[in-house]
Amino acid sequence: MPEPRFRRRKEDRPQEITDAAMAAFAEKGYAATKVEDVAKRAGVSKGLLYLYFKTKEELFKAVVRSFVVPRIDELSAIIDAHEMSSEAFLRGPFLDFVKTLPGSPISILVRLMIAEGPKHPDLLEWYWDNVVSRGLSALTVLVERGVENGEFRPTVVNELPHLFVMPVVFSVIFKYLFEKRCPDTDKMIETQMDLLIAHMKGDKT
Amino acid sequence: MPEPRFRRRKEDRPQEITDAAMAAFAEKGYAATKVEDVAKRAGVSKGLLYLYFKTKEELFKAVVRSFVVPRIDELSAIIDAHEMSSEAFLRGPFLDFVKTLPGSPISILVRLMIAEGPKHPDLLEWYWDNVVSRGLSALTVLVERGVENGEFRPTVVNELPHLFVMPVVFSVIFKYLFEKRCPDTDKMIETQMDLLIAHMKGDKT
DNA sequence: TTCCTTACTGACTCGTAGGTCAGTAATCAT
DNA sequence: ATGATTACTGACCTACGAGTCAGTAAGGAA
Repeated sequence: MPEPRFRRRKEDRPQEITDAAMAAFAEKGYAATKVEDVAKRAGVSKGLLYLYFKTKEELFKAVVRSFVVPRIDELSAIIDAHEMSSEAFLRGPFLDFVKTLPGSPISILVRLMIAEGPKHPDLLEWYWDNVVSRGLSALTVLVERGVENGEFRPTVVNELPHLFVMPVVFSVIFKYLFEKRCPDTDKMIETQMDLLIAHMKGDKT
Repeated sequence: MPEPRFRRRKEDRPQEITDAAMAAFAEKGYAATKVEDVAKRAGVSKGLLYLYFKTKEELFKAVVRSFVVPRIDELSAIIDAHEMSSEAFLRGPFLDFVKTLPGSPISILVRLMIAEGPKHPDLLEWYWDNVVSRGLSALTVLVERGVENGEFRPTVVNELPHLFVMPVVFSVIFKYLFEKRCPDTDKMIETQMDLLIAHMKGDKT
């Protein structure tokens, strides 16, 4: 009795395909990646891929969602669990989380979003609502709580939580383009945090 | 005697074509732009375009170079001309120059470099040598001169001039992706400059 | 064992876009 | 004028990759 030529595994296929697609997109970018190659990587025929994902674009969107959601959940959990002062939280768990990003698959996603985002407005919309907006709000709350505590002064940073994320985005891009000449991203992220906290506390640094 | 169907204008064609290509790339991105459309925009046949640029990739590289070089020259001129303290220069001409970037065609180029850069390593090399490296060096010199003057303390910023450019790159990306929800980029750039100078001077802010 | 459902295959179509080239006409030299 | 040069045209070629579908075989039910 011969090995069957394939197994039917309806449950696992989508995940396997999005994983393969992620790897392919990471290497070549969206446009240069052939659907057939994704299928090959996933150990599946092109036809099957099209059974689970109507178009290449749908596949791309699914990839983004499937990689972002877990990280969001992770961050939410950290935020919900903490009972610290704002400064301690920013310098501790938040900094730790953020420092992992430039080396993680998330950085690939950021690149893909920059390269392909504007061609998929509904995806951008989703990304804004579920990632960016929520992240910025969380930061704002954190800073405001710090002000109420008397830890921080009210400053322009209250309206510009972007300043906390800036170095992450910058690092991702820089590392991607100039891998070899990239400065120590951890140091950059930490320094920026020092600057911001010193500013909010009105300290000399 | 009828109008001639075309004029021979060998000198002007390359510039006209790169301008057209820039506009097209800005709208659709590199991959989605058809060479024929670029030719149409430039008022020229596809065949002629291929006479001046061997491949689509060569065209892309030419576009990048033709748009970056003038801005480099501009910045060099500003730097050479000044006779100010480091702080005055950073807060004055440098800040002014940098604030123009997020709204200029340069921002399109940054996006293109991120999206397409790694597929053209020699272009990236050129970009590093002629833009990034030179810019960072200029900033380092400026900061070091400030330290020698006694304007600034020596700090970690000496080795991380990147912190000055961070908000520009971030603004460009953010504005591109989330146009509508983008915060005031000028304010972000100015705030970052305030943070850095306060830090280097050891002031309270 | 037999039959039915459906997860899966792979050869096919077809539009598209990068690149070519034989020919045409603008310009210049004589 | 006349011919030589070459900037320029546009129809053509070809590769390639997204998406389709008729058929195949795995796995469960009876």
